[in-house]
Amino acid sequence: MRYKAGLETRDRILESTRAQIAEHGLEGTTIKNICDRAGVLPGSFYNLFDSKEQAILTAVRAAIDAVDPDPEHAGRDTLEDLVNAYIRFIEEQDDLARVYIRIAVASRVNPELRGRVLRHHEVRVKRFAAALAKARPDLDESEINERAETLVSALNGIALHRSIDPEFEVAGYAHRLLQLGTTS
Amino acid sequence: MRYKAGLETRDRILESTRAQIAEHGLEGTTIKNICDRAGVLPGSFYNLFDSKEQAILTAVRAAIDAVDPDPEHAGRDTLEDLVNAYIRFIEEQDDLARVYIRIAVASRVNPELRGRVLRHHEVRVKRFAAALAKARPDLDESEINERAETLVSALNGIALHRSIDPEFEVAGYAHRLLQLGTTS
DNA sequence: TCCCTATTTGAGTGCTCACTCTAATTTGAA
DNA sequence: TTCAAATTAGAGTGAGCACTCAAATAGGGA
Repeated sequence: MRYKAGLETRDRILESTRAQIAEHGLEGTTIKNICDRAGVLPGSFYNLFDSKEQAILTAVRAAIDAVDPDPEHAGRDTLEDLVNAYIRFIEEQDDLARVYIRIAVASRVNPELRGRVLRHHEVRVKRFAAALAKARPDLDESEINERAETLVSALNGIALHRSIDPEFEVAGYAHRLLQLGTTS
Repeated sequence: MRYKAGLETRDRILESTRAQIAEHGLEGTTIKNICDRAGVLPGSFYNLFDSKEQAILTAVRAAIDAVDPDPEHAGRDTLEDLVNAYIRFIEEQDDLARVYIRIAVASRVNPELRGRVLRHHEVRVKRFAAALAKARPDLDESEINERAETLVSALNGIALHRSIDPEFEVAGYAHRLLQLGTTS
């Protein structure tokens, strides 16, 4: 993969992989579907990827990374910033958001994936907890953590429903969940 | 299917189908896996079911029905009753709860399934809204509906996370979400 | 007990799966 | 312009898929 053509083909394959996972899940994604959508033959696919698994894991990593577009900002954003960033992810990166949900659901039976998902969740809850602690310094640590954990999981429920119903008004419902942090 | 043996085999196949969907998703479930776990050969499977799809849809229906164990009670239970019933479902009917989440995720690309899921969701939100309206007669209808919608989706987020992490303390987090209805 | 039918057996069918291989083509540095 | 390496083409491999079927077995009403 040193020529422009190879890089472009790689991009098309990854875009296609994302779409297939979003539509058919990790278990229902096939090389043939990936290749057909990418306009590529199996030989090209295996010239660029070692296996189907490798392509899927690459797409998986991209989806998890996309949830938090700016990890450097940790500690500097408000709870509302974090919620708004997630709303934007869900609404504007449709396929990646669906991949994100598919990963969560499928992770249970794949130890490596499961570890990655649980680690990601933990980091995310910490990030939310830090923002909440700034807004509500009166609350004790365990209260902060429980609220953050509830909020993160609940937001994922919003994302799950939106992945079924594109009319679902993500922003409104997500902002309602903010109460969970801000009210006493 | 008129003899006892046939009924027992059918039950074993459905239990196995549930387990396979919970573990591998609708797309990753195979006849071989179903049959192996049920201790049955393909011929027996096809003596009792027309197709893999039929067995899966039967398990799907059971999972959706199990979420609301007592639909006759509509209008007579409090919001807390409803939340507690869902907590019980998630904690005590592990496989069915995972099937329930798998259905939601997979429904997007299957029109029949999608219709069923969206209808189910609508009924469920109505049920929660009715309970909330009783507890908070001061709120107007659209406020009630939005709170119910948020609560139902958020609870599904709790179920989703619990399907990955069996240690997740469903009851505590679910009760926190009750605030969404009860606080002003 | 008989005998029709439900049930089970297990090999077999055609198809699709992930993946491989060789040969043809394209690329771009020298 | 040359040429080694990158890329693509596309047929092929063995395994596993959903599903079938004819024959063997087991069940229970008469």
